[in-house]
Amino acid sequence: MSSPGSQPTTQPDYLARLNPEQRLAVETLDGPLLVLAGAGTGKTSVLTTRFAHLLMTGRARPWQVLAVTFTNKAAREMRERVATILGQPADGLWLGTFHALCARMLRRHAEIVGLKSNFTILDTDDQMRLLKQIMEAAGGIDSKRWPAQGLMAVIQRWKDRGLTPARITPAEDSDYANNRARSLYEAYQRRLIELNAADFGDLLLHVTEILRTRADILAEYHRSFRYILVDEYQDTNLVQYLWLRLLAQNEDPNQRNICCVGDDDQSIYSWRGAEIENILRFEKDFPGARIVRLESNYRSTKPILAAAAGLIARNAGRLGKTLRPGRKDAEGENVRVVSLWDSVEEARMVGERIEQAQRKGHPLSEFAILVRANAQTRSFEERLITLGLPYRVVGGLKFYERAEIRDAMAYLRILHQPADDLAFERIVNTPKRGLGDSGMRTLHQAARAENIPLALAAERIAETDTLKPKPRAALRELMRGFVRWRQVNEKEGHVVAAETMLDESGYREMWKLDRSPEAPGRLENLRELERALGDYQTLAGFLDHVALVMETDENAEAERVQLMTLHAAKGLEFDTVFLPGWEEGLFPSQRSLDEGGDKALEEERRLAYVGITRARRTAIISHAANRQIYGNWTSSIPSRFLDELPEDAITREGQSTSRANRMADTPSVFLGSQGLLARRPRLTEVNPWDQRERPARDTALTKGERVFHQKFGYGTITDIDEDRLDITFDHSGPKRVLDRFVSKASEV
DNA sequence: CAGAACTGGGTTTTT
DNA sequence: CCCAGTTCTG
Repeated sequence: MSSPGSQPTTQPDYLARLNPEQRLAVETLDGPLLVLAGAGTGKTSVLTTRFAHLLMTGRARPWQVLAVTFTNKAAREMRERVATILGQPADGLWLGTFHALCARMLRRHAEIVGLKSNFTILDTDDQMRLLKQIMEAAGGIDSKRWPAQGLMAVIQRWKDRGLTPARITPAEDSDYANNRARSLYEAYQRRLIELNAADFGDLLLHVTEILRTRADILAEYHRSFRYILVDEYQDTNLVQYLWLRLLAQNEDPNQRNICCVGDDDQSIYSWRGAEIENILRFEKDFPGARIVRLESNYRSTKPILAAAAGLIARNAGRLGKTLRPGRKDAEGENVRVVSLWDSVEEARMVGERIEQAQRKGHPLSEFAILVRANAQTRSFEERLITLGLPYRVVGGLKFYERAEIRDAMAYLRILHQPADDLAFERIVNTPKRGLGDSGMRTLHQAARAENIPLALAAERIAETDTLKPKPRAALRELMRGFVRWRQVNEKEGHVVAAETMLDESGYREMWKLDRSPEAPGRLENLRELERALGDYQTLAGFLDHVALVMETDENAEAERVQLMTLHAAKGLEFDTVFLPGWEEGLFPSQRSLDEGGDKALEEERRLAYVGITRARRTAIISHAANRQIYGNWTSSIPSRFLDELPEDAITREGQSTSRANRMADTPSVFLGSQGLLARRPRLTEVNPWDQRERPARDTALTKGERVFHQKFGYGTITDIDEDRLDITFDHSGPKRVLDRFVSKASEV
């Protein structure tokens, strides 16, 4: 960057780093623009450079740009990179996820929809509990036949489409519970307002409704936002689209500067309400729109790009885009397609290749195993454990989803917003205070009779003799506690208040007294929460962070094999990518096909495309002839996607060598590539190998014996059930493991 | 009010 | 087969 005061005579170097198509995407500033950015074509770079360019050229002041992403990660990256280009912190920007930006807007205008500015953002747990209450109160609904989960899905779909209860005509009612979905939705929304709460969908729904009905407020935002940037446009749902369009339809036609970046070939979230039509329709929605295609791929080798291109070409209704190899060293090995006997072999093959490559010096973090469904990760985990290769499963239970964290959060929420009934219900009897069903019923009745929050009703009841002495005393103690903790919050801040509250409420004590092996970890998590609390100026800021950001990056950069779903892999890249389980029924997923037909098949194909294009140098696709599903061995046929890969970009391999060695004189399952292509289920008859033998141990293990496990370390056997061992590990607590993964401690 | 036995359901999940 | 959520029992 040039020194202050001097005018750069040549182009700034942030532009010089771009190729011509990228520059076009950055420098086309006026009017609607769609940037079709294929995988690995420098999308993020274009987006952030464009942002910086708007500021550097004086087209917009920082607060006049609205930049929207789907993930917090993307938002953070953009913020950091903009700051780097500008050479100063990128503060005060309207840059964030749809949800975060909407939350910010809604806090400004909350009263219009009947909320207060300090409304609570509910997590999915709370939503479900609330909805169950509503359904129970409504009565006459068989919860077996009509689970709350189903209604939640209906409501979410409506919210995804920007439909408030008032906008749903009786004819549009879902057939859920005999056309009662609409009225239940209405009751649910009413209750949310009473609770001064909003669920995720509400953040967009409420704001969109405000923008639709309040021309004055919309005009304010029009004056404010001169440029709009949208990332991952192919993943927007209808309400997000409406929100964007409202904000982009400036009365001044020369101020309709919306730039959407996306890739129709990577649209994989239709089941969450994303509408690929939004991106396909862009030119119609925004007249005069220009389209720029980014087609130079700097990530992958030629064969990988060819395989991906051949596959995705089978989809109809694409905007059309061809990835060109952009790197100078784009030559590379063909994509491997490996056929294996069963899922155990498949895991072994993957493990062996990783081990070999690691010995040649490749870091483990450059290997990813991308699966269709989470359940598939297990066999790979087991294999990696036996090999002693460290791995990371992306997308497990998140920090803020753990019970103790949710409990602590509930305490904090009440501290901040006493009317939060859901939080109150969660902790009123945690730790146990002797308030069971009957006590809660009394509380609810009192609250309903006077139309006041539970916490307030509790305060009053605790001073009367309605309840039995024990629960009454406990409740009084708790309610007086909250009064006290609020004072601490005022005087000494939220960090001290939280600490005091967790101690005095007996919550921390509850886990200290808990003898289960998880308890110490939970206490540790509570301490971690307190630490995180200190990173925020206010309690409100912290609560918003948890509700909207919900992430922890524990050892993300560690030296480990990465295991995750194809969905979770979007936006990432690795040197070597394993794509196991390419079998009919699994991938493409049968369930998906049953529900969505041809459209769903195309989405599965896009998922495959996303998977392949994650690889920089090596992609290894595999399928197994036999797989354990819910405990039984089932035979599978190769995925149709395998037949769709262009032959000259792939190399097929038969069974793994390990099996061939062991079964040297048994006939091959697949008759070369011919057998593969014939796609016949030929494995239904009984076969002699089905009795899979267990590797025998020299001496049997006994109860009470000390053992060693590759991942969990040393421990003591507490119970034995066939090949299952219950072991209490010294460091990781009790676990159930397979006997073949442990050895006697004396043998190590 | 809390553990034990039972039942059913089991893709993907950026916020 | 493995879990979570529900119902049953002391």
